[in-house]
Amino acid sequence: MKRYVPFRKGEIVSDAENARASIGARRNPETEAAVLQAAAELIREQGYAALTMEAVCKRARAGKATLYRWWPSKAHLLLALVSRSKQEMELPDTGTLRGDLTAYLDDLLARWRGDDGSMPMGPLVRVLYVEAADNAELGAALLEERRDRWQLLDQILTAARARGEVSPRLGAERAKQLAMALPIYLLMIGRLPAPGETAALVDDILPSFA
Amino acid sequence: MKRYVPFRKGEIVSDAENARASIGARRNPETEAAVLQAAAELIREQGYAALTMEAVCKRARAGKATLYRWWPSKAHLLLALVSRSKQEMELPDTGTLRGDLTAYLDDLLARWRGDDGSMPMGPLVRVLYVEAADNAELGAALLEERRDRWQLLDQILTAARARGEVSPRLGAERAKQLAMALPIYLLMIGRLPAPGETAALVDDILPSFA
Amino acid sequence: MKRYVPFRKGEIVSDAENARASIGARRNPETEAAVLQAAAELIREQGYAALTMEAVCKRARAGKATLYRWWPSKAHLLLALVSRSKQEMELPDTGTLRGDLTAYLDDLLARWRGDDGSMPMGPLVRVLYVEAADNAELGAALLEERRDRWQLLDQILTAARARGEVSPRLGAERAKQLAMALPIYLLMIGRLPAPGETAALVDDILPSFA
Amino acid sequence: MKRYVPFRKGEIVSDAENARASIGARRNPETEAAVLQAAAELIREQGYAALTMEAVCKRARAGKATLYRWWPSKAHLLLALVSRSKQEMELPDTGTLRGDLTAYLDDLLARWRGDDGSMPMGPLVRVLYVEAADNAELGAALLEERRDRWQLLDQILTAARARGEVSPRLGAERAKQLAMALPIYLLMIGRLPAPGETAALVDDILPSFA
DNA sequence: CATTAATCGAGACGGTACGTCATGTCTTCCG
DNA sequence: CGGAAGACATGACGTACCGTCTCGATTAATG
Repeated sequence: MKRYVPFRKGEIVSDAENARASIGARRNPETEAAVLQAAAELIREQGYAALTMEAVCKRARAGKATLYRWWPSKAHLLLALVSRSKQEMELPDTGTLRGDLTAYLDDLLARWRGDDGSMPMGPLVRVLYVEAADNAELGAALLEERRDRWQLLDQILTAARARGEVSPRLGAERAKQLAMALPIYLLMIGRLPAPGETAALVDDILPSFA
Repeated sequence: MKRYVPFRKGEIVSDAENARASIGARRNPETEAAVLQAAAELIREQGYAALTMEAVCKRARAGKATLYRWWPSKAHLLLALVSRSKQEMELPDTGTLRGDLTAYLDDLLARWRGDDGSMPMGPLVRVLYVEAADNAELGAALLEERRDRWQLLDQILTAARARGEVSPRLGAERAKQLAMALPIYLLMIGRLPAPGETAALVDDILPSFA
Repeated sequence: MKRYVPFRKGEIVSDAENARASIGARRNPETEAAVLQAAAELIREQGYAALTMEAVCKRARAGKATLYRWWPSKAHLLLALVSRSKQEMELPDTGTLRGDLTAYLDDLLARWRGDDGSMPMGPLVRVLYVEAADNAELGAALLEERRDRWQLLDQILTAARARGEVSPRLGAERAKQLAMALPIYLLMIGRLPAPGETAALVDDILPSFA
Repeated sequence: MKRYVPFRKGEIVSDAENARASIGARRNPETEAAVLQAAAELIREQGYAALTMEAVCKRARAGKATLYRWWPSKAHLLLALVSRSKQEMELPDTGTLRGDLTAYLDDLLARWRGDDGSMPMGPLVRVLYVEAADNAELGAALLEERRDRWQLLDQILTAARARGEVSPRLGAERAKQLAMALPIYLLMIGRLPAPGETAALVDDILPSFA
């Protein structure tokens, strides 16, 4: 029986020895991990532009169908990456807005920079903000994903307001925006503060709450 | 067989009646205008996703080579669009930081929103920020483009500093960042203030300079 | 900005009702047939100059990637066309070189002229000869393709040599060249003999074997 | 006054020091020479596929308008190249067809091979034969160009016929074809005989005249 | 001598084909 | 059935050439 092959021979046809197989009629967690791993590595090593669904498939040794089954668009894949990195952070309670905000931003910036050796989330977040602008579905998902973190920020600000550290003039929304605007802006222009500079950053933000 | 093109003689299709021709060995400003016009219309009518180089060529009745000669990438085309919208703005001099900043941001936000009926620059600016992150050349061009506007902001802040309205604690760079962070952040999350809300915005920003 | 493609969700145009889909991870013979069909029609209807890869794609409703996967250049496509026309021809055995050569060339010339209503192969062969001169890969493919037919000619000449109809002075290669030179030359100058003239042609070639 | 330059800077804008200028209202022979020289070099160095009008312009430091003014198509350029090489050859008169044909083909093959250090005409001739098939104008010009040489061949064959060396069965046209077919064929398949092998070649051709 | 006219290099112009690449859908075969 | 593999149609990308055009300069012939 004739086996058709593309004109350019000599390429890899199948090194199927060590491919992951199905584990039956349910999702294979190994595959999920491999895909997210591959996506993370691609972004880190070659930038966001290199994050193509095809490259992810190849690197993760996954099929395209598998990818699209679980992450119907690149946006969902990005979101999954960010979600994966979300680990618990307990509510800081230093007694001052300055201390709480410093703790909060210190943690956030560390994740953006990838301080603990894990993948830096900064580039992803930057991309998500822009993608979300054109993509309502992604926007909603992004909002949902941020809910916990934002709740934390809300609690910090509410406590500070109770202590009189936040001007009554400021609405809850605007207060949150004031807290996030400068970090996000610095992320956007690629000028994230170094690990030790968070306190100085907070000192520059704090007056706007007064 | 790459370059084998049989001789075609006299079968020129060229419905050249109404095409723009060259004006010699130098740039034809009409072509430039037509291209930018086409790009602006495409974005406005069908969104940024419709801004393909090919669509621009077609709409502007321009050749691909022409496009790529003057704008080597889509990002540069965007940048040109933004640049074009930047017409002169004179230095505001209201005597207070509040007044100057309000005038400055009022103008900027109006362009981002497209208040005068022209194309809203906001979405373009948002995309440019993300592109610049991965593209050093574009980053340089973007920086260059912003120079004029930033110089204005610098002058506003310097004057304010002379009047004692800017804390000596703040460096020039950080002061600029504090002025721009919230507007940019609001642009990023799609919450640009309405035309009348600029003053309130400035009031929320101002305390951080004190 | 090369690879920045905004997410497009649900705006697939894809009038996929009547498009050929993949039949799995292997070549779809329908696609191959459609492409060769389209190429043949283009050449016949509009001439060789109209045979652009793009036109073939369009007409065959095939993707560019598909085309280039299987036929890495226009020349290879031509070659496939010629190959396809080469159906089996049994070894003529009339007992004389004259008869065998007449049968052989009659068949060959009929295909070059397209006598059976199919596409004339002559113009394609002519182009292939020239392309092969500049393109080693194509040259090899062309040689490979001709092997069957040449084997036939070899057998004819060997048999004739055994009967003493071919001078021992002539090498095998030169004998083949003498048989093919005049037909090819006539093809090149566009003076292919009419269907009934093959015998006369052979009569003019034959003496050189004596 | 603003000077527009393409976005990619740093390229050669004008090294106009040593450019050829017009010599008034008539053709500049230096330009013609430079163009033909450039074309010849391109074919020799990079093959026929590299013979683009643009490459010729660049290499010859000539303007496109100049090129198209004097050689309205690539075919005309090719033809001019061949014509340029046409030098006088006197009618050989060795008293035998064998001697005359050997002299004739020896000269022809030497030019095809470029034995005297000049540009090999073989590749050009090969291309011209194929181009002429699709291009009547070029075909006519090619015929005209070859007239002298063919006249020579005609004379050789007529003299041989008078001596009884050409079978009356052969028409004048067919006789010429028999003389040229094998050399042309060998040219087409890139198997031109070496300088000393012309006599052997003629010996293989001669019997067909008997 | 001044004007005219044709020539020159240069290269921008509108087009079109090229060959590459990513998308998201599909089908097969294996476990 | 899930998963790897990869072919499929689509279409944008950026490059290269085509043949036409306009420029500004140069220079011979003309007035």
